Amino acid sequence: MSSERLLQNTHLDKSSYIPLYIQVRDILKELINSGKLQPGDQIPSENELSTEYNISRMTVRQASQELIREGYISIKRGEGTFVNAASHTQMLLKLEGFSSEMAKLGYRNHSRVLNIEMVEAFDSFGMAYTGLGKEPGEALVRICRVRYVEETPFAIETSFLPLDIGQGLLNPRMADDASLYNYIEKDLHIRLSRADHVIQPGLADQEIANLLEIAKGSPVLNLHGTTFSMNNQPVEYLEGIYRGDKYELKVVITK
Amino acid sequence: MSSERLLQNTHLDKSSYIPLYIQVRDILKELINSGKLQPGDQIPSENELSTEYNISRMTVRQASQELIREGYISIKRGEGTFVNAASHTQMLLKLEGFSSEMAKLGYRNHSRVLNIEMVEAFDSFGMAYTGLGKEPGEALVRICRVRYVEETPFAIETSFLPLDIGQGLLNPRMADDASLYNYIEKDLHIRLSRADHVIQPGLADQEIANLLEIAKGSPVLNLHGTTFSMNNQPVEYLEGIYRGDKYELKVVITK
DNA sequence: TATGATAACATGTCTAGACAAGTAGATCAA
DNA sequence: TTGATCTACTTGTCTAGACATGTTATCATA
Repeated sequence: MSSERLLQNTHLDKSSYIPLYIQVRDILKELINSGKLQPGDQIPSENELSTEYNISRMTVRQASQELIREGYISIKRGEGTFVNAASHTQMLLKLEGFSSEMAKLGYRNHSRVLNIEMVEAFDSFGMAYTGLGKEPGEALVRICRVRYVEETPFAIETSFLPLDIGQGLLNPRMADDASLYNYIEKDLHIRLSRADHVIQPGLADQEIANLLEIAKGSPVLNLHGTTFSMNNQPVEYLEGIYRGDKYELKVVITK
Repeated sequence: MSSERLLQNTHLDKSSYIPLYIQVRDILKELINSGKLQPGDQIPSENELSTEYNISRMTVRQASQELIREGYISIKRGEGTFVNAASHTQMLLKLEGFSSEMAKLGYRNHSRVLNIEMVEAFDSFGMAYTGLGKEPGEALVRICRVRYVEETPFAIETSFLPLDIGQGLLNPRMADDASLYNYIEKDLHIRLSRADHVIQPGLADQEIANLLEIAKGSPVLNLHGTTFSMNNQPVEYLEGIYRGDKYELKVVITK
């Protein structure tokens, strides 16, 4: 049982408000991210984990299902559960957000806020009003940012927020390197749950090309869609333009 | 309990080899696809379903989790489970495949096989060899198809198959409108499970532009990646080029 | 008329089992 | 040596509950 060594220094807090299956998921995720579990490695079996942590096997399975959805592991019935090969691919769409994602990969990244303002123009930003379920006449907060990795611009992101969520960012003005998702989750205590995004290929016009430091007419990915909170309230409408040469989109689909 | 009317004529076969949660999932999916459950409608609660079908609530929840993953429903804790708004968006990536997806939307679609042949050229198709886990020297079957919807070309798809899977398509030559996924699942009895795809924006060159009937330099989506069977064997390496003006990619992400 | 408690009902998490079925390795027989 | 069988171990499905917690509507109270 090499799992004993592997799992030492890990433990569950049964009195925590954090569900047990989330704790197990995060322990396994940490073992993978830290390299203690390498791609191809078999992770401890469901029985081993349920015995080790003194929890039900169904709870362990709940953790596994999460990790499958996130692409960390795959299961071979009758054989075991194995760590997937890490992907070099950037996931545009992780709800964890840009900063933590890039940091995990070891890249220094930062942002520049081009513009942050209150807007009240249904005609110009109809998609955002619709996406957030707001009526014409209501005010939104609009944030334009350029994302950099190691001094190279990667993306232009425009976020539209309902006034009650975004007004705290107007004064004082949101810092260049602040994380929007961190602000929403940590400061406002709104837990994010679901993002409903659409992606299309497109071409860079002159303004976009300048900001992203690419040639006019270069391929880009256009993304737009709404992010929802845990209780299904729309929290953000995002429009993103991503450099086609730097970004790719990885999707794992399970039937 | 309007659910009684809704669920009449539905039943589970407890002696079937098809798991109960799959049967429940498919009943609900059918109710949604047939329009008996409209977007925004509340579906019967977990307790109602478990009572109605005389199964455990956990089994009902397993069905719900599937439908959430597939984007059909969303759950509001304490409130209920609701049908999502249908998306007009084409999902590039559904494992069900192109034909059934388009048929569901009511479009007539067909394909044209440009080319189907055995290849043995690691140098030209290195990505495919790697994706399928094959060694140089092994033969693959390569299928080039153009996809049409209502006479408009939408996509060019090149599938690479291991010889044992693809050889049945060489002679007789695969029919223009045959479904590859149907062939693999129904004829070869290989159940597909997971697809690992990468998408990037690109530009159409002259050859692509001609086939897709668009201007050279128009934006396209390039996709490549491997599809795996239920027991994690690579089954297909797919390279697709999709018209940017017709296709968009919809992704629902759940944290 | 407001407000606050409460009840009914929804989903979220978790248990401690059960049996089924797929896989791999050991063992035994031809 | 080869092949079949057995066994131990894995994941898949399912049960019949339990208590926690979020939502809504109702109803009693100030």
